[in-house]
Amino acid sequence: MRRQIKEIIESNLINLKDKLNFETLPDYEIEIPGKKDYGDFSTNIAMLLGSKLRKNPREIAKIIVENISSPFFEKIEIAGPGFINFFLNFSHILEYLKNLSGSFRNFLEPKTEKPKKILIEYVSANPTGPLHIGHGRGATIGSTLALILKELGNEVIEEFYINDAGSQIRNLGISILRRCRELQGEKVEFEEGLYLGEYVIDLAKEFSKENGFFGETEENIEKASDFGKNIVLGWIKNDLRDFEVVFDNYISERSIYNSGEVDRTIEKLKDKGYLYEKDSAIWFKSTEFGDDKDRVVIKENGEKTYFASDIAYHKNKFERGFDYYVNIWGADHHGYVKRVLSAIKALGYDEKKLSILMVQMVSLFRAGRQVTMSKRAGDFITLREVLDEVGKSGMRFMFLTRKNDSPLDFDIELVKQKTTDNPVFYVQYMYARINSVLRVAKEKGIDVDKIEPYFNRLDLDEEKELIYQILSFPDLLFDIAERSEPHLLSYYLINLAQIFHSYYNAHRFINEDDTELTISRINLLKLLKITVERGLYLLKVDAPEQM
RNA sequence: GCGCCCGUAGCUCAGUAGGAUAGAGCAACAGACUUCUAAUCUGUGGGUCAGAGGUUCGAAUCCUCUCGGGCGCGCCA
Repeated sequence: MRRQIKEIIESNLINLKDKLNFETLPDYEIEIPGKKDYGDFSTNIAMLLGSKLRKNPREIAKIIVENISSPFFEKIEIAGPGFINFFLNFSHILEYLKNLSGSFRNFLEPKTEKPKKILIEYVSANPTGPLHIGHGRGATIGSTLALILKELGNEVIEEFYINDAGSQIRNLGISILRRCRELQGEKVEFEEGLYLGEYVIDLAKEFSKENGFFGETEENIEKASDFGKNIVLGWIKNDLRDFEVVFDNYISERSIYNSGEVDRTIEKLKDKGYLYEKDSAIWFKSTEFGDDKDRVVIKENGEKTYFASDIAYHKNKFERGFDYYVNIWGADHHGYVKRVLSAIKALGYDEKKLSILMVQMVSLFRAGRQVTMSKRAGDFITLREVLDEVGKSGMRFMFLTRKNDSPLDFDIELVKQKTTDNPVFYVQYMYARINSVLRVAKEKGIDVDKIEPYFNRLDLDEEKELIYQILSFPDLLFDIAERSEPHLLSYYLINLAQIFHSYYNAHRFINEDDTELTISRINLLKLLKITVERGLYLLKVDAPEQM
């Protein structure tokens, strides 16, 4: 809808370029005003042009308005300091809707004019333990964003980076060996850095079935590490799959080492003069690119740091030639952003092509009381446990009712609740109700699937609002893609549900003494149903026909 | 100490690429089921947008400072 209005304005504005004497249009907005008196849509273009051209905005608005003619608008007004307010011609909108209804699904699946190749990397959890609830949030945001970008016609690759090369994996191996010895009756200690979670005992039981000696030799540690990693990775993939998150690629840090890419990357940085030696370690001059301090890439003992392989990984990404890269990281990694961007710049790539989304912490609650978690002590609630208890839909929806950079309190009892407190039910209930009305209509002999697209009898405020919201759906998808804010979709659906439930309570869809009205409303419901379906599909949340 | 994020109604939060009188839900109170699902709806009350300056036609939104909270500041990953 907004795009249509923009098109109308701009196609009419071309003629005015010389008259108003401007080169390029400012970044103006089309918005839905909060107040009915200000029309159905409104734009600030005249005020922006005004300050740019140092002319009275109202004069400019006047010239613009005089030059716009379109059957979409009943009237166009100039208000306040220079707002242009558009009042839609509702009968023309109904006509528009009628023409649209045959291809309505296509309308809800708009395609971008310039498809891009996008790489989106998310979750990327260490394969040293099961996923926890915070990973679920990242997984939801990433998968929803990826799906929306894909549906807009972009070529999207979803990727999971496996940190399987460093000391954490080694510590997992050691932890398994210790637990094995413990299972044999030996008394063992666990120093800092080892994994204490109960799942390690399960891993140890499995491991000891196939192996007999648990001395911490390099060979055994590697064996146990590999064994543990593979099983844990299996858990992770399994959890993600049940969460409807499927990656195109799993890229292992170790494979980047083995291919020699880490060494080649370090060589390249060295050739460019961005490395130096200090305290017998090799440092990268990230301060030259805006970082607070320089960072080590090769340790005193000759091992490469995690950062070194991460640079190589990002080089690898850029070499694959995407137009745009998205990383979704937990907020505890924010200190890492600058150094990665520094490295990308140092390698000669355009760091603006990479955007890093920070996802804030999730605190788990049960009926208002916080559930304490400590990863070190192995005392944490896994994604699997919560998923089994509350289900995929509730979790995914809840994760998207906050913007990604605000912390989220996740209350298990709330997500299980079947009331308005729980937004997913509110939205799903709308869907169930729509289906219920359509069912009853069929029972009463209305051939819902085949009725002609007739909307003429719609004129209530609720109906107008629903129509404008439905017609705004494509705008919403572009907004989400542009701003990387998938939570806007949940808010859209909640808002839609509000309008719908209110409408539902105040009016009847099926009016046996007024066929035309009934058909008009059933037609609207059909479009609404498809819209809600589409929204829930993009969120990967179930759309139940009955509740 | 430095860096990032946050501070909006009693509570949980939207709104932040500057826009017109700041919005929802919950909680509180008062109402609506012989009618398409009351898992819903209607109404009432509730605000110094943490505070102070600044930028301008206009600031919750941008800038500076102060206060409060979270997270990070390894040759861990």
